[in-house]
Amino acid sequence: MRTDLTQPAEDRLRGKNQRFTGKRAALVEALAAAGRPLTIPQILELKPALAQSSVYRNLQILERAGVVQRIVTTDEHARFELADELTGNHHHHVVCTVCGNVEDVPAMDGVEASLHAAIDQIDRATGFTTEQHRVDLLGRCRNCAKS
Amino acid sequence: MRTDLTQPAEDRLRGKNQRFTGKRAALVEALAAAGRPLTIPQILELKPALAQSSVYRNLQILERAGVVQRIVTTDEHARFELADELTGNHHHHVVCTVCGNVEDVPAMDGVEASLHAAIDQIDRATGFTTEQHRVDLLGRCRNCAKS
DNA sequence: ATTCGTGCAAATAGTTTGCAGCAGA
DNA sequence: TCTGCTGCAAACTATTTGCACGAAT
Repeated sequence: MRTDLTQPAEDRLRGKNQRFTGKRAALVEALAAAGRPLTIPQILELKPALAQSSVYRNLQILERAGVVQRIVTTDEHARFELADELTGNHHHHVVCTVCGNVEDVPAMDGVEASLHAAIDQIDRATGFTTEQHRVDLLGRCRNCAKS
Repeated sequence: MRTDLTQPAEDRLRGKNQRFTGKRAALVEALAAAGRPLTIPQILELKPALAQSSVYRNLQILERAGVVQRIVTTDEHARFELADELTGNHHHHVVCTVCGNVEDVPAMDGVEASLHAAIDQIDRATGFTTEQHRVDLLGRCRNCAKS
């Protein structure tokens, strides 16, 4: 489970004529260690050596290189995680509407299968070309359980 | 199909001790007519009589009253649509990653069924309480088809 | 009369960007 | 050496808010 993502990340950056610097490696490392989407404040807390503006800039570059994925939930900050395509780990999200935290949940076969069937049908009917999907569960996490 | 949503919207506002003013009715009307999530600039274009700050404020109030739902996709503006619960029309979204447009697609039975099964399992395993889910298809709309 | 809604303009907050210096190839 | 990365501070932009006035109950 502990595959090293450094090399594929570096390859993708080089493919876009970008350097794989220490700061960028630190971002990949932080996201890999977290195992869930992080906001920029969370990243800065984990890696205080990083400058905020560079984090924004590097995450944008990493996103364009296909290394990370930006996700938006409902609260103020965007969140970032390693791209499914990089980790080979397709998953969905569980979003707490109270504290804002986001956790990964593995994609479940039944859902994926019926979703792909539905996508085929929708694409055929509408002329849309689906490239990606996202499934989010919204509710309350254990800590924020209904009062 | 053309049920009047004015009355239920008004009831919900009154339930929260809010008034159902002309401006608020105009918002509900615009969203009902659109049949898809709109950004605030889009709303202002449709209803030029509305002041931007009041639109922001009223959509917030309508959201808290359960009349509208705010959705965030990837691009800069949030989008608003009538709440599923109000229209009785559970649906998902198709999001064009090029032009940003969002369209509704009816929820499909197969997907809903397998999703509910998965949600039960996840909630039981994690202690999370799912209250709502969203499914988005990301890709290119007919107009923005791959170059 | 009193409470609440509205519009304007100013404030806020997340994110982006210009620029000068530093580092990797 | 040359191109691109970094940090700082300033700019930008979606959204929120204070305030004075007008409308609904």
